[in-house]
Amino acid sequence: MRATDLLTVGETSARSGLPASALRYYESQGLLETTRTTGNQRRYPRHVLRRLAFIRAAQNVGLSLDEIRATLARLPDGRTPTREDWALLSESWRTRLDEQIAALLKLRDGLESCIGCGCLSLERCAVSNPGDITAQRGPGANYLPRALRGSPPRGA
Amino acid sequence: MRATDLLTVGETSARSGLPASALRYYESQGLLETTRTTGNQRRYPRHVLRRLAFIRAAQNVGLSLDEIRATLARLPDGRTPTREDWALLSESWRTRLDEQIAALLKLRDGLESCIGCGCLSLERCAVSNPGDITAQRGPGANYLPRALRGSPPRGA
DNA sequence: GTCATAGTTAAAGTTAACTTCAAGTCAAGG
DNA sequence: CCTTGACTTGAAGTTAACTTTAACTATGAC
Repeated sequence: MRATDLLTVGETSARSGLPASALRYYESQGLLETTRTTGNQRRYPRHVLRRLAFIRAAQNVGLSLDEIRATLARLPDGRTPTREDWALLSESWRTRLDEQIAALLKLRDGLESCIGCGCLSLERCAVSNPGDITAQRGPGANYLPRALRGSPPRGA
Repeated sequence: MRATDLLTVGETSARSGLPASALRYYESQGLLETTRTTGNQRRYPRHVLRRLAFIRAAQNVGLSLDEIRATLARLPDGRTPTREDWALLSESWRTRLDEQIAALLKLRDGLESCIGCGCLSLERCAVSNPGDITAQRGPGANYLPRALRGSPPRGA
């Protein structure tokens, strides 16, 4: 491999830990750009690894690929986040994580107060019906990850 | 409606807040049992509401319907959980919630330490690669809800 | 030049938890 | 008896984030 500073799919996959199919998928979703060899094979610039790290971090915080694409697209030049971009973005992520944690704590505390009482009630029990989480539902944006929402993930 | 102590689908839906289609789906998945009228319409015993509350609570804690079915099936007679059952189950749920909370806290703290440093690295960054969450993956049981796992939800 | 290894594509499959649809049946008030 | 609203079924559709498959092509070491 002539060290041209460009990575093949296989190399990128190995270094990022992501399967090649995921890399191709990300590209198809507009999250990644690549150059091609004359033979139509992908070649990734080295900074794609940083971009992939960013994507993974965002996923861990609970963002969907759609949201991640939108976030990346808002950066000038479609560049991979710099230190300053990162500082800004991570601030909003912290908020998001705080909300998720708060929701789980509420759920756990509701559970504590239910233990032994067997109160499970559709209207009143904090565990079967955590009002403040459920209230997040609706047509608008929903920033809680699926697993933390008031209702289960629904197909449609 | 002759108050026969049995509820129609519509009534059960209204009282539980769940769409009738969800009730039928739960039944098809073995989570619910119903009796039928001579005309083949479903009639739910009143305690189905409690069972539905239980299902919803379990979902909020992060259990899949499969796990919930298994849990309910382990109760003698396939009965809806009593106060004692509930106390036992909620204890294991608490553990689960504690784990989820711990995972999120770890992620948030990793984020804190990253702010401003722009360190996003595939190998070292706690946010892009939270080792202890990722370590939970693998062939065995995985008790973290999807949104909190080291890798994104995968189709296959 | 040969050949194994690595890469390419489009299309279909996967999973959970439901929803939607089409086409037809039941219940009950008037 | 009739009509309307509620109910029935099975099959297909939905979403996200990928994976798998099939059939084919490029790369590069020897």
